[in-house]
Amino acid sequence: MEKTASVSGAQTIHKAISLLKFIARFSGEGARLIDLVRGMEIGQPTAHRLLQALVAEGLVKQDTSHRYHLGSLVFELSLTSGHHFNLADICTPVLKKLADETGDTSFLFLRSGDDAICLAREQGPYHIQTPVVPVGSRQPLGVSAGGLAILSALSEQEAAAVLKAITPRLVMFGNLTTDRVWEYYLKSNAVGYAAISNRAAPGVKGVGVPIIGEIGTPIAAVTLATTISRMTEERIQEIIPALNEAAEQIDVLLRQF
Amino acid sequence: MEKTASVSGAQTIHKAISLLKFIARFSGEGARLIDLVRGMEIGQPTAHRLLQALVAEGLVKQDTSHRYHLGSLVFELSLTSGHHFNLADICTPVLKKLADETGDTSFLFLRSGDDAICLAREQGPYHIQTPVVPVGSRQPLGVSAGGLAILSALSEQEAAAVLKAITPRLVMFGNLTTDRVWEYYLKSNAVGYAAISNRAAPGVKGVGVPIIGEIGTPIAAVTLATTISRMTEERIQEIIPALNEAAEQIDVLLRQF
DNA sequence: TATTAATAGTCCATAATATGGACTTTTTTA
DNA sequence: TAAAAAAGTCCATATTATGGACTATTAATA
Repeated sequence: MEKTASVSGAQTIHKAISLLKFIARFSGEGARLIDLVRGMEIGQPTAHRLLQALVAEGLVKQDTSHRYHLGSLVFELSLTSGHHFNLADICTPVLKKLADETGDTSFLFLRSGDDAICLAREQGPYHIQTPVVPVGSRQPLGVSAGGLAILSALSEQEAAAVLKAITPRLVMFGNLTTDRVWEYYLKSNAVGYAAISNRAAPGVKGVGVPIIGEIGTPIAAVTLATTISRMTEERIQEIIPALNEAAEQIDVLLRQF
Repeated sequence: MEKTASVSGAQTIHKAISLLKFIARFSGEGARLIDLVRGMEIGQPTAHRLLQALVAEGLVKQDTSHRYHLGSLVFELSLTSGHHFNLADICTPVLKKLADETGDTSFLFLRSGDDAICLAREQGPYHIQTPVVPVGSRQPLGVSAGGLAILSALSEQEAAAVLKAITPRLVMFGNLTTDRVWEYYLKSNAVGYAAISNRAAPGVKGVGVPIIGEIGTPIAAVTLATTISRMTEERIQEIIPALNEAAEQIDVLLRQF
């Protein structure tokens, strides 16, 4: 995970950005100084000084209980880049291929904190299509197959923090409960993919796999949806390789961009 | 603009992040090494070395013509932070107040590269409401009052680059032309706010002002919309102070988060 | 396409900066 | 309230970044 890259003559930058990436893994609770010092190869005074510098620049924010979070500058920088939009364009061929090969409707979900956003969608040639999630819509992680795939790629600690945060909104999705989502989380991790019946559209079932970014945290998910009767256990086993291949391709596209 | 902050003992980080912020201002074309060296107080070998370090980390990307752009790590980090979502929540009271005070429908737009996304919307007490842009929808910069406000806050060079990029999509918005949008751009800069009739909803007119972030580039816009007959020149002059106040409040909220 | 100008990339002795041991202060836990 | 843990600070020293001067590459011009 830790790249030994580090261009000669800029070790400080390597350390500072490693801190940034490590903080990103504590989404929600935030990271304490000691968490960072223990998790990385860095001295405590050095970490403290670099963090203060990052805070002064706005890349990192420190809350009242001394915990470190990503700062608003990260958000602001990402807005000028337009990556969000381009990602949908770039991934469309992959989604189209996936839909064509399986016959069903394919989706790309993007993580946004405790939520998953449907970024793109493509319909396949099968005579029943289930475009159940509109492009641009947002649901808590764990609700749809895409959100569940992303949630399942988080550590138990992180997933628990997400679940806690989204609990008040879960009731709006077919009376989902925290316990139920936790069951799905465990099952997804056991079988290696996320499968779930759509709460808003009865009779529809989705299957998804996460896309893991450079930091090591899940950043997106690819899913396929069709009717429950069509999405049998047997068929899931057939389409999982196609899903994994699509996820791999999108991962490559992401790194290039 | 250039903060002299710089925590003692981390000047390198200050320089590296200043580079990052400066690169963000060249969205589209990308920045050449010499652009950065001339625009900042930094030596050329130093800039080169720091940039290579940032590229190695993924925060910056260098294209085939040696130009520097923000890298995919910026995008990836922003996904784990969930700032996008929280922003809408945080700004709702400001939008509600604006709608209540003016009677009309208020909107918050967020920049996303060459596009503006409607992030939040609030209706006022007046008996005619014009909720013409749905939350979550996206249009090229320059099409709606929000997009035009953001576009108008860009330099002529940047705005021209954006216009070039969105040209193919403009026809979908009431046969808008590049020339027409450029006229609007110039007029908005002359009068200090963006006013435009909605192309998709005839009879509706919007007025907006941009929100400038820490980097110095526009990151969002607040707008008000109502019927053309109600949105007279005289009335625009009355509501501009309210819009500016709302923009200022949102700016403060953004910096806190 | 040859020539020139401009930009990008590299090297290394020196100057400047980051480092970490040891410390104090603050916060959390028992 | 006491004890433990974490956060924050200081400074002499070792490590790292710096910028002048260079070469290599790319773009502009004739």
